[in-house]
Amino acid sequence: MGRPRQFSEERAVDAAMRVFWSQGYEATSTQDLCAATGLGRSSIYNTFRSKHDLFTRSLEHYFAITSATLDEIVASGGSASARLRRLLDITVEEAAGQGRDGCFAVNCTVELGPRDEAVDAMLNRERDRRIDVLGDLVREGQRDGEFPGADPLAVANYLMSVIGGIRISARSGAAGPVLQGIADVAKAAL
Amino acid sequence: MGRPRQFSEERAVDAAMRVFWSQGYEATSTQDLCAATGLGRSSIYNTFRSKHDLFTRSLEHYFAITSATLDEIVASGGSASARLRRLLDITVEEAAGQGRDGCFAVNCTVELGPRDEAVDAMLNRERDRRIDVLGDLVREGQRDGEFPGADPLAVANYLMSVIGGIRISARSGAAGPVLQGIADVAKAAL
DNA sequence: CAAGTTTTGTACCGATCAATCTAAAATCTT
DNA sequence: AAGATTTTAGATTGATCGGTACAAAACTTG
Repeated sequence: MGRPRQFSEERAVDAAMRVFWSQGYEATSTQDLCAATGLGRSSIYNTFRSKHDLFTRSLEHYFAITSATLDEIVASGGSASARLRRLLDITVEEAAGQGRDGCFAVNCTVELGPRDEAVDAMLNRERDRRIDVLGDLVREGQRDGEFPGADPLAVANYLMSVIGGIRISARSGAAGPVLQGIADVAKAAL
Repeated sequence: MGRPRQFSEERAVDAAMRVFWSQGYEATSTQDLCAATGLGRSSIYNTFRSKHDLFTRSLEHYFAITSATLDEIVASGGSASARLRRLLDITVEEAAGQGRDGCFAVNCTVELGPRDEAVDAMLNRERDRRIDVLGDLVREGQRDGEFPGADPLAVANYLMSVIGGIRISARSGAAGPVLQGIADVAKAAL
């Protein structure tokens, strides 16, 4: 009896991520995970240690996907402030396209951050990483005369907050134009 | 056997609200609610129809408390933009004081908004009410020459987003000074 | 094609979930 | 103080939770 892995582990993690993302951790049962991945209980528990382990892998997977987007924007052309504005526009675009799922990281922060050490550590690490990247971009702009007198870290935290706020608005059902309006006002502070 | 209500219904709702606020809906068991309210199962189910009913009452209670704060700020003195800046400062102050609990409404939006119609309707109603109040304040400022050329609704949505973002940052563990920095940058857009 | 290895479906585990029931205890009314 | 009424505590319900055990099924390797 037996055969080498018949399913893609990454595909399973991706499917699990979408369920956790949309429903949250507690509200997602192992049954839901079986249905979403198309796998049986045994296969899941044979591949992943626990529901929690599958969850942290899902979150890692999410970070891997979304980090790429941020890095691309930061590495793209134009002035620093132009790139930050573009970051906001792309955030709006993505949020509008994902309907009411919002942001997986934000959802995790709200649901699990305060009571799950492992998840909290992952979220903090990723947030710090992004704050670093954004802060560096602000400093780069300041060398070109942009953001005069601003505290780079404060601007970075502001951007993370606005992005989080936009994604909450999306999860609360706001339509694309509303989100774009928020982003446009937010740009005035840059 | 029997006696008229020995406990304050409002006190029970208030205690329940704090547990739901801190732990979320799914992660809060009826045991937790008994412990927090100091009541027995029977008393809770005799007074409230269900866990869900107690939850919606908790959310109503939260709205009643927090609406007062917003109304006070809007009704206070100074220019419209000064009042909006004060709104941000008070948001920071409260968020910093409440540790990692964040905002109950934001937590509910993330956890239950997309999959609980009753909660979603309550959240939407309250948000629309606040958008109205903030939009009116912006229009009032525009009559005095403030916020030239701005869309009052967009500014109101921006403020709600920033406030939400600040509260998420608070739930993710950000300290008071960080939150204040966010608010200060956000003011530049007003 | 057959031996060997892994995956799979399914039944099952104790624990816990929200919610109910019942009867005793506590208060109010008279 | 006695009777009526309501609240209380505690046991219990069926359902579902995450996780495991086991044996049949499926695939790889020789």
